[in-house]
Amino acid sequence: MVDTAPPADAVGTRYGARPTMKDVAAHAGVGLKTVSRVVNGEAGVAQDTERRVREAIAALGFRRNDSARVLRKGRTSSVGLILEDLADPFYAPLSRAVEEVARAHGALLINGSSTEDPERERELALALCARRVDGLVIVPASRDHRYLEPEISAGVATVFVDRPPGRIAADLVLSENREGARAGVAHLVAHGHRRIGFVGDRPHIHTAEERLAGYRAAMSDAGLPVDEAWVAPGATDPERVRRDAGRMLGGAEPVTAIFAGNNRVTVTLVRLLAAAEHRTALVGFDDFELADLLSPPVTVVAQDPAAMGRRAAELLFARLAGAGGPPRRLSQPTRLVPRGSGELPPGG
Amino acid sequence: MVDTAPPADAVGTRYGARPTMKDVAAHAGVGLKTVSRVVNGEAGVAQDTERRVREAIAALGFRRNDSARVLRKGRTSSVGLILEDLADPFYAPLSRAVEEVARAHGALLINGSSTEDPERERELALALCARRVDGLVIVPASRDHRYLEPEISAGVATVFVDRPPGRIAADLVLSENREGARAGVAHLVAHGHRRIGFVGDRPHIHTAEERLAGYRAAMSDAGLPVDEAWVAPGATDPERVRRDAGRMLGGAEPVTAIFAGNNRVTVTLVRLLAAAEHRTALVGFDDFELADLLSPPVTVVAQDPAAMGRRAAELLFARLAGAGGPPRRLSQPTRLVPRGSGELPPGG
DNA sequence: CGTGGACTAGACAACGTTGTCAACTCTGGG
DNA sequence: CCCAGAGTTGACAACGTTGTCTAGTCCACG
Repeated sequence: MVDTAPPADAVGTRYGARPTMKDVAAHAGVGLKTVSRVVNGEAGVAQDTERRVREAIAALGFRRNDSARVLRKGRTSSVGLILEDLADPFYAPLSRAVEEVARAHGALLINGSSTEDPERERELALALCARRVDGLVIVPASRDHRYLEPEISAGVATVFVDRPPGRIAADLVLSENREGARAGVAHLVAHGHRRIGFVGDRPHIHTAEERLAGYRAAMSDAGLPVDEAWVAPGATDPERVRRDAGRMLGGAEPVTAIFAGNNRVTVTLVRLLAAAEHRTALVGFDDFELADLLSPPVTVVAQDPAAMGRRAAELLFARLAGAGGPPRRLSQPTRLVPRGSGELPPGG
Repeated sequence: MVDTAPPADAVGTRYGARPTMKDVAAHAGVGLKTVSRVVNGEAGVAQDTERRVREAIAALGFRRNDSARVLRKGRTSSVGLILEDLADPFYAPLSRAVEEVARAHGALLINGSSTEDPERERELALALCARRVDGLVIVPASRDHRYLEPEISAGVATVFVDRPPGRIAADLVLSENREGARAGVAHLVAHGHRRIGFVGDRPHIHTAEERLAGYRAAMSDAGLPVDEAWVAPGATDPERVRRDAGRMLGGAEPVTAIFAGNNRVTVTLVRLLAAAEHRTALVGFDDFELADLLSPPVTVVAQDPAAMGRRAAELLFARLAGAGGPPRRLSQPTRLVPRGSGELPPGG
């Protein structure tokens, strides 16, 4: 069979050798700049010349080397995204939204996961800057972003999402964490609960701190005391959540409802409560797939990660397009989604 | 407040101007090449000289321009990943695994979502090649990858995952789709089902085709006839799944069990069956979070997307390290996870 | 037939880095 | 006092592209 044989022409395409514009020019019998013009669709090339150049390009399998182009032009048409974990169901849509906006602006997206490690965030950010990304979208793991100062003043547009930057001023897109948590806890109060627990993320994380503040605000709004035994601002690993929640649910005056500070905590609590004797009310921060199919369906305070990613990316490209002015701070509302678990009465 | 003022030193760091090695050299009073040596940790620089260079680097906020470096060296230390949708819970861990392997090899990951559009896959792949990524990991949307021939022969290592490439030979990592589906359907047969439906993805997708073949094989193994009314190799959009499954479940001889061809179909069926009168057995291809918390908990044939990503990336870096030989084809086993829905008896 | 303008084309420098190579400064041994 | 050799250092070209500038060709018009 003839057509399964390797292509026999291979005019100058030895393995590993990439044809350059110079090669194309030689093959087509024209000057280097003419090839450049054809490749970039610039005007001023005669039809016949253009045809010859295109044939040479096809024959050699030429593809423009964007590294050289970038070096010459100064812009890479790529942006970087650094977040905690690309595989986290909360961040995946955010990443996807940034990608879509980038694509609409003709840019590629390079992303990296910081795994909540400040040093890794820094390494990634600087590596991306060395690649000369035009801009950065960052979900911070670090508490100090002064390392970005030279980059920002060199013109790298930078937008922070989900958590504020540390020790520098920059554009920012946040969820209304405090208000969301407050509404979620108020919802439990409205359904008759007076002893409400809070299980959240490590307190040095901004969102966790805000949500805890929202919890306290709602309790205070309702004139309810907070027993510190009801508050577990610990880690989110399942073991610890089980232990902390178990403590709240035992004892003489157990909580009748729990507010979960993020989706991982919520899921762990769903498992725990499903196995428990009493029906404890539950409201979780963050929506998650299938929440409506659990029994009882889980009431949540939903964020909109795709909208956050989209707005952050739009802010970024606005800056790249030359938008000036002081750092902007956008706030993305949350939405209470009652599904059942948050409407259980006390003493179920 | 003094410390909110912009940094006043700005030695040569005008906004938008990036210091180069030349600037650092001038600032430190040394030659250009000496700066290069320090930046790259090469030997042969006197301690005192090195100190002066490092001070200049810090003072100017210099960061090496990797575009220029790439142009000179030919390798970018970055790899590309193209998949259908980064936010899909099946692909997110795959992407994450590729990232981890890339990181271990000092490479950055650039990813793009093809959204199942062949033309977009092609655009993305070529854009990545123009950036001169060292290698590509691709979950194909296209059926014809001959467009990659010049790239591959120019030395871009290429590995396909989840689905085979079209019309070219290349390294490949697949799940055992056929065997997995066969085992899942056999599991239903072993629990007494004789009329089993299949709802799967569009048949031009390789995995969908294989899973359907596995379904037919299992039925044939058991000596069971397949009524074509039980087979719905349609789209995966919820409307169509509901319609097709509804048809199988109505009529004179309704199916007593359904095998779902992927996670999106499974979730739609869970919703449908939860609202139905009879309890229909269900086994789904692909695991998903919270499957164990539904009622009944969902029995699945689990793939291991992280392992697939890891193995694909390892194959890629092995090629980049010089591994020769013909294209390799790796197979990743699936695992049947009985949880309840697949063990329901017929006629529930 | 001369001239101006439109159109086409290519020579050349520059982008910021790294590899090559030559040159310089010491040191110590003969 | 000379020289070999080690230890430093920098000049220069090259990577592949694009911006600038000059020059040639052709046609219409006076």
